[in-house]
Amino acid sequence: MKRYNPSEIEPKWQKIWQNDGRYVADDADTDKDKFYISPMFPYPSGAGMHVGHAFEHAIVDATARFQRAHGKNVLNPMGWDAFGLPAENYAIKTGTPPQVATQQNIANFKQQLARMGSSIDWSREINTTDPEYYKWTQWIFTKLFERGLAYQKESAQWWCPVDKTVLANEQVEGGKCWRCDSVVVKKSMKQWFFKITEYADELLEGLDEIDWPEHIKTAQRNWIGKSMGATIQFDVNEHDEFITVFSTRPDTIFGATFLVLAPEHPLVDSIATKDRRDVVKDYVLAATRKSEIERMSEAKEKTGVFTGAYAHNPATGEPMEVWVADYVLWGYGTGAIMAVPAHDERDYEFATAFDLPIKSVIEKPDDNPSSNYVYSGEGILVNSGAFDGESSSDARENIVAWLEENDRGTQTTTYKMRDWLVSRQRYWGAPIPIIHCASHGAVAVPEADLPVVLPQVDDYAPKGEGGSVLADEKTWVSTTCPTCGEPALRETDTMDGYACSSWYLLRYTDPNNTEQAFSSERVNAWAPVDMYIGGDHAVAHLLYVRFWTRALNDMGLVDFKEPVSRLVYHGYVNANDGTKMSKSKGNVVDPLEIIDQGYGADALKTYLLFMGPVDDDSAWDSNGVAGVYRFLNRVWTLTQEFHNAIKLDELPTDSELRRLTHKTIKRVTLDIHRLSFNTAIAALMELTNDLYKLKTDGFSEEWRDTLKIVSQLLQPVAPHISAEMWQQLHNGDIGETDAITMLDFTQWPTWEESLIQDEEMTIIVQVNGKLRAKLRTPVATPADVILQMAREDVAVAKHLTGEIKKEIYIPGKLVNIVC
RNA sequence: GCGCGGGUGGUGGAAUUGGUAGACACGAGGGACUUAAAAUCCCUUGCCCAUUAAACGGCGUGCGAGUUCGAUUCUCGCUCCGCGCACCA
Repeated sequence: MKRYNPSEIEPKWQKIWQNDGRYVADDADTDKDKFYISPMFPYPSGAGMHVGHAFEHAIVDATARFQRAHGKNVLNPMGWDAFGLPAENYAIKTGTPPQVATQQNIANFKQQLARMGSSIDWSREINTTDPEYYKWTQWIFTKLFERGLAYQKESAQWWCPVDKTVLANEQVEGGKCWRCDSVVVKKSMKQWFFKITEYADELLEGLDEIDWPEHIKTAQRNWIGKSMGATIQFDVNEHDEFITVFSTRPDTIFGATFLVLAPEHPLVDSIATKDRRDVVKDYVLAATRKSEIERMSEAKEKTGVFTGAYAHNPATGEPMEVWVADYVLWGYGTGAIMAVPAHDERDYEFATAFDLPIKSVIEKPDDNPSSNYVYSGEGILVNSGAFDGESSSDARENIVAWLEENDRGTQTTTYKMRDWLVSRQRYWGAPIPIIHCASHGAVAVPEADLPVVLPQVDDYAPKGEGGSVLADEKTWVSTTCPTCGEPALRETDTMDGYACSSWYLLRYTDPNNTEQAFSSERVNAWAPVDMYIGGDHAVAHLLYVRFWTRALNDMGLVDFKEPVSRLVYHGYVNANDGTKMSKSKGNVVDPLEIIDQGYGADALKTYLLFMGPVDDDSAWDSNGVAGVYRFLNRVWTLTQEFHNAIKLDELPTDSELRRLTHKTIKRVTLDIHRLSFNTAIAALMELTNDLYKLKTDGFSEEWRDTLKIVSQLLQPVAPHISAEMWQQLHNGDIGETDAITMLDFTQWPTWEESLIQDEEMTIIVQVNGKLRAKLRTPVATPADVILQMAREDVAVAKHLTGEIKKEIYIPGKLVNIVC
């Protein structure tokens, strides 16, 4: 009897999969429905794949194989998000050019993936650092530039002093750099931006149309942060100036008792009275010198100073002190607020700290249990002149209308989202395709001159003063203006790596096109992605890719607005103790190690999918791999026993065998369909356990069908053992290639509902909702007979203490007797 | 603080629209096979009570209430954990 030996069979099938191009997606095949699936392409780090990658690929591969077996034309591509800091920092340390290290890392990843037995279409491999790829990233940049969606602006931005580059808001996590965890600072520089804010509303509305996890949608909604409200003008007394504030609660304007400006607000300087000028200056200086992180951590302590200036409330006509305080942020709204201490927690805190007037204008509803002094909810207006008695929502409209009539304000919408800062002062990225000309300003590099190839340099270390090392490449930098031909200089900043990953899903559909980024025909045929799988980037990448797609749609290059129809967001694979795997703790599990221990790729993938639901975090348990290996071994042994046994024509247990088989087809099919791999695998384990009981009666020919179906059902998660079994079950009459072609593309087994039905049913009998007995009766037993049986059952009768008040019968399932 | 998830045995986790709680697996215990071990196969395994033998016993899905014949599932309140955002006006 042949033993189950993954280290023997797995390389054999992997070789065939790799060599015969069977997983190359057919662009011309329009008979089949397409199914486009992709993982979030990885950064090819020097550390190689870890089990988290393996988990992701197990999900992708199982789904791809499942869909392929359902007759879909499957596109399952792979690529490398290869620009980025680790390779560059490695270059600074060792002198190895990032180009070289990246190639090595990719080769390593590919080797690892091959050993996982993935059904990837390698003919579409993408590498963002390949000039043939970033040529088109640059081309899209120039298109965005033409439309005003890429622009340059001098402004204060997040700067990482360690990585010596600016960062996008999305790359600052809790005031720290997402890459190196150092505290970031604000620095004023001229930078390139993508105008994502122009798409704020569209990006918000588009969320309603896509099948993405709710928490991701919520994260994006919060990030975009749309608020409806009003901008209101307050005249400053004795000045020809007014202060514009933004408020979501114009209904509380009668309760606005003072104004607060952000320290960066330009009016602070001009309106401060002589006697207050020094105090104000000191405060502003101190506030702006404080890092954002300090301002955040000191959040609870309100500080501020009076400017000496007064404004007045347009609604009440009453005077209002104008203060400066750092709890008002310059970056949001207008950088100034009307303070309504009675109905806003922060304003209340500030008012009590500095003894400013508090005036209640919204009546707290009687049923509101909050005992706070501040009531920030909605209610009925009081102390609000003509608006008394109106509800907050009515008053909001009416007060804004009144402000508009009197030129004192307008309805306004604001967003928290800022434009996407894309320039980076680092080497290892796609050069921004812009030429700066003395007479024409920033000019896009014409398509014919693309790509702007990243030059080889000697020293990769960033200089730190606002430019990348490319600035030192004098011959590269000096060029001529595409418009006038005069000497001009190249832009030396590179693009954020997120730019490169914002359109790769589109490039996969036409990856070798040298004339275009992609042909419309191809991209519209394959995209949008039917299933996109990842476990990272809730906002950044997943927002950017939506933004670019919408911009490309507006350019007429793609005819869809959302790039990803369905997003599957998987959990993390944690270490045994539930904590994150990390190099420093030495608890990182290497997938190859598991394979090499003899468990094989099939057991590894099956285990990863068996651990729990795909969207849950899970804890790695090496005993679990052993358990799944044991299961595969049992399936294997069963096949061998069948193969060697003398088959009987027929067995009395055949109908039971058929019933179990069809029941399992149904369960596995529906489970994989809803990505519930863990229960699908459990169903196959149950069937296997049942088969071990049935086999004591011997094997009939009927078993061949069952075992073939088992290998088909197992194929998505454990493709190697399935292929081997499949071939064997054809008595070796077919070759390897035919065997897997059959397995890959043969129609997925279907179940017959009639075969699943048992002749008997189990009726649960409850008394007062408590289980007291189970009845086995023929399926057709009428209700009154069942009720009779239920009442007469010994275990039930014992609990029927009083008069029967009610009897509930759910046909075929349950009886509940109430007494 | 706000938003989003979640709390089920020793562990990971099952449980279509409310209808047998704990599938499947790990771990643990016992047995078979073996000179022995590994591997394999079989049995037991939520807790408590009872036990010479015997379940037709009680409790049980974070806590407390509610709706219902019936709640892990629905409603309300509380609590704890995880994640995201965070002085966003």
